[in-house]
Amino acid sequence: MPHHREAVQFQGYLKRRGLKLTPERRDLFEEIFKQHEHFEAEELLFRLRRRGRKISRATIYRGLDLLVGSGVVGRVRVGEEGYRYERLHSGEHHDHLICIGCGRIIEFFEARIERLQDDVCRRNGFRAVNHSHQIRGFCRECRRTKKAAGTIETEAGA
Amino acid sequence: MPHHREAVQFQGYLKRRGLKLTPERRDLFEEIFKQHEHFEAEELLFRLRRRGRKISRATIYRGLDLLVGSGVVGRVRVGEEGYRYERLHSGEHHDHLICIGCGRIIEFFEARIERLQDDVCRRNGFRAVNHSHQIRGFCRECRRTKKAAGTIETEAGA
DNA sequence: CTGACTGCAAAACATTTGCAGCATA
DNA sequence: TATGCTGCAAATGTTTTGCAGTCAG
Repeated sequence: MPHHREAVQFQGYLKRRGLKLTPERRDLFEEIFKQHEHFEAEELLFRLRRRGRKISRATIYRGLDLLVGSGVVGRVRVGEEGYRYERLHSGEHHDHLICIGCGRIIEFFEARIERLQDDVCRRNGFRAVNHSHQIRGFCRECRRTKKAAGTIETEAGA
Repeated sequence: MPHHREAVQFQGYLKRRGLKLTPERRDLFEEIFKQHEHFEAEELLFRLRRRGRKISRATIYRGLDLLVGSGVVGRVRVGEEGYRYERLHSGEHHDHLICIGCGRIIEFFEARIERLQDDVCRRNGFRAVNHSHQIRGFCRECRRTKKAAGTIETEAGA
């Protein structure tokens, strides 16, 4: 059984609060940790159904809440609508480059930025709990393909 | 008439595309630039109605799109749901510290972070269009008030 | 056994859209 | 006068919830 660490973390989370590890939750966990780094709720429903697992949309959402609560999955607001979820490899943290051309998500980690964030918080008497740092633009691929890519979000864009 | 610069920018935007400056759009602009740095769509509806302006929800949303398009207002995804809007003081850019205790939003700008972001993009062959950088946690006030503040989003939180 | 879980369908939200009449440039 | 605009109400899309039956521990 791969992803042992995350499985244990999730199971512990459930057990500690008297919640149950049902087949549906197992399937959900498995599907997520099978390979997918980033995904959406609807996508999971689709994948699971295609694999012949029967599970309802409501159960997906309820299960995702637990996975997020347990810390093995993260919920990110990316772009314009809905949520996007991602596997969290215990303790690790990263931020995102999001391609508005093709939707690709590139992860990055820059320790110096993290350090400067701490400075900012300290200067403002702020105690950080978490942060999200997203840079939106065009990835290498999309820059090559669609040449005029840079001209889309103009007129005094942020 | 205050906020001349932004008003001109917005009017120019409308004129350039053959759109009209209606009383509703005037009211909307005025309400936003009256004082409010950060606000939500529903809030504007409420404020305008209270001031006796008649305007529909649909018109608020349509108007906000234009204000965002013209660059005088920014749309941010903050926290968990819906959008939040903010006035943009021409050309200026900033990021946010968001208090999860009281909802307060503190703006910050750290040139060194901006520079490091550019590095990250360069290393990834990415052309940035915009970015959002939010740090969530507890502001000075809330840290003083609710002592155990740090213990809320635990269990391997990001 | 019992409290938690599931699917379903309905509800809830925030935002968008079609349409018919209205008003700005 | 001709486009664009407005309000309304209905539509949308995503996430949540009530409920009655089911199941894990």
